[in-house]
Amino acid sequence: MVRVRIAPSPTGYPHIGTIFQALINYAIAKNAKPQGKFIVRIEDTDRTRFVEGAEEKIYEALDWFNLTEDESPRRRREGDYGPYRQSEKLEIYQERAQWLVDHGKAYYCFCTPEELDTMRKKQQLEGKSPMYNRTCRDLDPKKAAERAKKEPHVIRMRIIYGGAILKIHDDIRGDIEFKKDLIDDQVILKSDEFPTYHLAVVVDDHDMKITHVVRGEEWISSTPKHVLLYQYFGWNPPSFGSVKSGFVVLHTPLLRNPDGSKLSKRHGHAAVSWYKEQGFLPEAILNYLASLVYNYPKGEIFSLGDFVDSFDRTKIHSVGARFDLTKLKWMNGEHIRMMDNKTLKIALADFYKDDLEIIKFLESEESLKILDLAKTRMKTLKDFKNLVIPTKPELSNEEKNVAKTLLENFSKIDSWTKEAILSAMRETLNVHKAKGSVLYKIATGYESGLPLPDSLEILGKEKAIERIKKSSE
RNA sequence: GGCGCUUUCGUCUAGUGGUCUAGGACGUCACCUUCUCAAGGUGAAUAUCACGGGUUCGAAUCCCGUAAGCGCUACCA
Repeated sequence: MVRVRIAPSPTGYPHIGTIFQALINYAIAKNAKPQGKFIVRIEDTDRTRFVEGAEEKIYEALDWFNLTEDESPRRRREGDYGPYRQSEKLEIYQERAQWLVDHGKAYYCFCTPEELDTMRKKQQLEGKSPMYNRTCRDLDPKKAAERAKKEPHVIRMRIIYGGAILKIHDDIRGDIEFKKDLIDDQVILKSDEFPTYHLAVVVDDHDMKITHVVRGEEWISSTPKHVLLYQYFGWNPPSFGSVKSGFVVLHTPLLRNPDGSKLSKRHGHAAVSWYKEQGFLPEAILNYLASLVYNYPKGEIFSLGDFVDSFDRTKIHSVGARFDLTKLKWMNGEHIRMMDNKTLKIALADFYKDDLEIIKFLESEESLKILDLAKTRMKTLKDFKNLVIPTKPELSNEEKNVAKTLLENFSKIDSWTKEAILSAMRETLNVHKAKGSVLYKIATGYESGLPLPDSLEILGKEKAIERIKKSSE
């Protein structure tokens, strides 16, 4: 059975890149026959960057996008492969690291951060690749073990030569070759006895029976270390079911800023919460993210279900796409138009839950009819407010005269229908040789908006006249 | 600097040797519709397929170089 995972770190707010990874992994799991498992593992091994509450925020984000996981710290079941929080299985990592030391695949290192720092600076000055200079690699094992009992130390993996080239197979990039003598003796257990990513990812993927390693492109360079660790432990690496190829991974492209750099905080669009605040729909965001990584054959607009059904992991793009908010907005508008009014109403009520004016409006009977008019004019939920809540305009004397005429014509109407309202509007415009936008300014405070005949009919004659009187004072 | 990945309209892409004088989507512009603004419809402009060499009767597509962008180069993930 297919088992895939995302492994976010609780180091801050949920990142849109995490959702991007979740979407791809989710699609791989759910597209498989039989359906696979989508797992969330919490990588909280960096205590200096740990943020209280960040883990819950990750779940909230996944739920908002409807990318609900099958296994995770919060939904453990009997027979699962936990713990799913790395801080809860420290002893296991320590044992495994010790095993590597005992079998000569890893060693204690007593070099201090300062020593390492000066070493690296020197290497850079000499134009060499900064790599650990292996001072502690050949210490006497027994003596080193004694020292380790009382001195602060780390454990490093020993890169063992033999075959100069290490080859991995990336499912979308093909074979990638690395020269072994350029692989660093990586720290696998830190001095605080927490594992680094490299040890933890290999141990966990193995323990959790992960079948497909799918992760961001930034991990390509460290994949050889992971291959070696699998070999050292004598484990079969995840291989997409094809045993003969050895370690097979799939590195997805990175999301980019509009200038081409890795999507970052600086552009402000990295946080999931930002999209929510701006009134984007989760299904539209997923649609957009999916379109960056996969070419949906039947058009631009599709649902999560459509995507999952048609998804083909071998057709994942290899190019890191720039985030285009304009296109996302267009898609969001398309998704708003596809929603039925009741669903849209629920989404709006949630988005404006702290805005009493809008909530009151949504509770009114006429709001459903208004939604039909508003739908084609919204790109985001945020656009809704200005469409339905008028503001007081600053009218010129000329415009005040138009308002006066409009009022007179409106008050003459006996049967308040949109046809009657429209002809009163036309007459007013005729008298003053004015453009339609003036009437919108008078009635709503904005030069454009929902069709006046329709919205004023729904409003009712009394309220409509009252509103126009107010704005032309 | 070293290693790796990537490279088709402004952006996202289709394209796996002839059907490509390169198709679609967003954006832009024009027109239609029209009480405003949208939505919708129709149409237009925008790519010497990063560059330079090969291979071939024929290359966006295969090969080799170069360049640029990005990633990694931590006791962060």
